[in-house]
Amino acid sequence: MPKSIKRTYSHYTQDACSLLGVLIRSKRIERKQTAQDLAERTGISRSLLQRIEEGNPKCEIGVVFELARMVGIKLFDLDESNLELHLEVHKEKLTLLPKTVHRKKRSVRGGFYVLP
Amino acid sequence: MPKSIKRTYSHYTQDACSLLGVLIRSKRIERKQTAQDLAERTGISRSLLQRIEEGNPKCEIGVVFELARMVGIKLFDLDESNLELHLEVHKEKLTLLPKTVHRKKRSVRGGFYVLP
DNA sequence: TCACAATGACTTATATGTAAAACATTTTTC
DNA sequence: GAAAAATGTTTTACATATAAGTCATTGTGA
Repeated sequence: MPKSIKRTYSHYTQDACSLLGVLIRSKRIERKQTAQDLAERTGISRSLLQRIEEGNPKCEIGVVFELARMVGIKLFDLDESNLELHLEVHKEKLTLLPKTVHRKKRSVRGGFYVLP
Repeated sequence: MPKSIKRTYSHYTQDACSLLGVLIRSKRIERKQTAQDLAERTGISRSLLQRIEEGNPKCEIGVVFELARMVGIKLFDLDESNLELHLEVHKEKLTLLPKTVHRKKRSVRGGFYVLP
């Protein structure tokens, strides 16, 4: 049961969301495509597209990425096949890392271990 | 009132979400950081972190970006100040584009205008 | 091997993101 | 200028993402 959360976002995150939104809007306009039209083709409502173009961070990442793809924005600067390749490489890399991580003892202060 | 939506995501979007998830997990493990710990520091639940590391597209983009930042992943390959600069440039560019887009008449077939 | 911590895999209640609609405002085209 | 269309804005009901918890399983360090 979620307690009422007032999320705060770093400047970095806000800028990243805004950038994606602005890019989507620019691309859409360059393609002379209506908000209504892009929303329909993507399978979302016009109001959601609007929030995303405004850079609202409280939207599904999947929908945002789908929009980016619809207007021709390359995520991670990679096209489809290279993105898939990149993913496989990093999945491989992950298998070489330890499965779990154990908290190391923190620094000793005043002769006592200070728990995290 | 949202009708019950069964969203589908393109391969491209799914891969992009998975890649972000795998990158976050790799970075977290490399930093020898516990899922519990990263979640707490980011202000989210462990279960949400789990979904994100699995590449679930139905998560807030803001939270995903915040996690990326926490473990040191550069979004758009840009650090904080450059990201802000990039944003300003594209905002400027947007002001030079037309504010609204009007659907152009589609091709004429059979002597009649075919509405989109 | 053993003990324990970390993670995976659920469930549940609630906060909230979303679709839809209506209306106001702005922008473009003629 | 006028008309029409696109976008901005707000509201409402509902589908669902999330926090929190529990339990099972796995991995790690001693």
